[in-house]
This record gives sequence, C-alpha cells and structure tokens, in this order.
Amino acid sequence: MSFEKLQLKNQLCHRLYMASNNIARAYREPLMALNLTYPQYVVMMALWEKDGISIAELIEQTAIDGGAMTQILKKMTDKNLLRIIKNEHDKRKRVIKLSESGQALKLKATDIPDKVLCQFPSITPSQGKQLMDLLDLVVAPTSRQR
Amino acid sequence: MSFEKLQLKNQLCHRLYMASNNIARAYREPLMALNLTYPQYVVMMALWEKDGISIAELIEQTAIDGGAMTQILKKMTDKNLLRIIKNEHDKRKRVIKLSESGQALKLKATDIPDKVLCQFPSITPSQGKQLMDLLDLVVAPTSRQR
DNA sequence: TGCAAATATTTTGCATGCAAATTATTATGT
DNA sequence: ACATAATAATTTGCATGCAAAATATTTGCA
Repeated sequence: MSFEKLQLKNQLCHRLYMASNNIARAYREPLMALNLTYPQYVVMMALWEKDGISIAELIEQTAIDGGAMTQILKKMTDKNLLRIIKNEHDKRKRVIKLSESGQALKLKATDIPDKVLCQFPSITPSQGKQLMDLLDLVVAPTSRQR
Repeated sequence: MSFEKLQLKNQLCHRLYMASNNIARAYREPLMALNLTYPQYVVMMALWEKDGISIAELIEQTAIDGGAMTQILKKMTDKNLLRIIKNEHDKRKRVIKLSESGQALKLKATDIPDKVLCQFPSITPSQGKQLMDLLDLVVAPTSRQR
C-alpha cells in the first residue's frame, strides 16, 4: 500500500501547524513595539473588548490554557497592563481589570491587524473570510471538551 | 470608532491558533498508544516518506524549529526510533536513519489519520481540501524567510 | 450543622517554538 | 596556505501549551 494518508503534504494538521506558527511569527515584530507577546496580545484584545471579566471567562474567550494564563497574567501585571482583583463575595474568583496604560495601549494596537495582513498579500479578503468559516469547523467540535 | 479589527472574533490568527491547538490535541490520545508526541509524529511521517535525510532537510520538510529539532531527535534516539549518523565527508552534516522499530511503527500509525478525522465529523472531505488549499496561502509567503 | 463534591486558580513537570549566541567544520578569496 | 565568511547543528533563555496534582473556597445534600 501507498500510505498516502501518512504523507505530510496530505495532513490538515500540519498545514494548520505551519500556518498558525507562520502567522504568529508575523505578529512578533509589530507586537515588539508594544512590548507584548502574541498570547499577551490576545489577552489584551479580549479585555479591550470586555473589561472586568473573570479569569475563567478570559480563558474561555481566548482559548489560552489555564495554567499558562496564570503566568501570562502575572507578567502582564508586572508590566502594569492590568490588575487582578479578588472577588469579595467568592474568594475563589478573581476579576481582571485593565490599568489606564493597558486601556491606552489599544490606540497603539489599532494598526497591528493591517500590518500583519500586509505580510500575506496573496490572501484576498474573500479568501480570508472563507478560511475563517472553514476553521470554525475545526474549532467547534472539541472546543468544549475537558 | 469601533475597533472592529481588534475584535477576537475577526482575527484569522486566533482562529488558526484555536484550530491548530484543537487538532493537535485530537492527536494526543491516538499518539499516546505509539508513545509519540505530535512533533515527534511529524518527524516520523517525514522519515517514513523519505529516510536518510539530513537534519536540515528534515527541518525544511517538517517546519519544526532547528533548536527544538535537536531535542526532539535526541529523545527519539533514546526511544530507539532512529539514529543520527555523522557524515564522513562533511563533518558538520548529520543524516537521520530510522531504526527497524522506527520503520515498523509505520504500520501501527496507519489508522491515526482516520482516528483523528473521526473527531471532526462536521468537516467534509471537500471542505478539508478547501481548507488545505487556503492554508497554503498563509504558509507560502513567509515560509522561506529567516 | 457537617462533610463530600464541585469550582476557580495555581503549581508542577515535561515538550516544544523561537531568537540569539556558540561551536565545529568547510568553503572562499587573495 | 591563511584568514574570513558561510554552513550545519547545538545550546541557552524565555514564553507558552498541556495534563495532572495541589490549594482554597463554596455548594449541596444527608
């Protein structure tokens, strides 16, 4: 038999792996100017959209691992981007609130998306949308596991 | 302004991030039976397809980071999946060769692709192909950088 | 009321991804 | 031949992703 199904070029997962790494790499330089790593930027986007949410909700929105999230939030606190506030009613819960400088950073981030897209001139807006819709099929099924 | 471009739901990169992690996670259980991590499996696929290649070529085929590759190959050597053979003519180069057990593992891996795809029943073969083609657009432009 | 089960987070240990520095070896130009 | 540049890998330091264990609290139910 030919083992076609085991060829790298036929693996959807490997395409995703390369594409994901590739685009994340494209963010590195623009994000360096904001002193943010890519996952930190994702956290910021989530908070710019909705501030004052719990860590659990932040994990749900970003799909970042809980264990990693603790470390990421710690570093972001050190950079004075946000504050972790204990909930008085339920001491297990914590709420994340952007600092003023964290909120202000949003303006500096406005042009990041375009800067990154410019690095992928071969993708048309239409193809980008198609891609997102198809990717949702891969995201949905197992995303609510664990 | 609305900052629509900064919303997480509009980020192609975040879709890729979630999709890539999600599908890699789907491999964990099937790969556990082979005692392989996902990147190690990628290395095996590359070698099953073409054995006896240099580390540089392996890096090119798999798109795995060179620094990580050294570690990965070391662990795979410890598991007796392959051997790292020094090139006599050019002592900088090394060639990777599968061991017999490494070659034999291919048979056990044959059903991995199907096992993983079964976890994503919402994706049709046609959509899978579309996805791969679109992903190639994200992979191509920057892949030959650095 | 009291204690086991459920929640929300953090911690720990291992495996990368990535950039930069380092090492070893070979190719090049003069 | 020799010094320098280019190659091929490895090493190092930092930042996750992930599973499993540990903590701290709160809920639920007998």
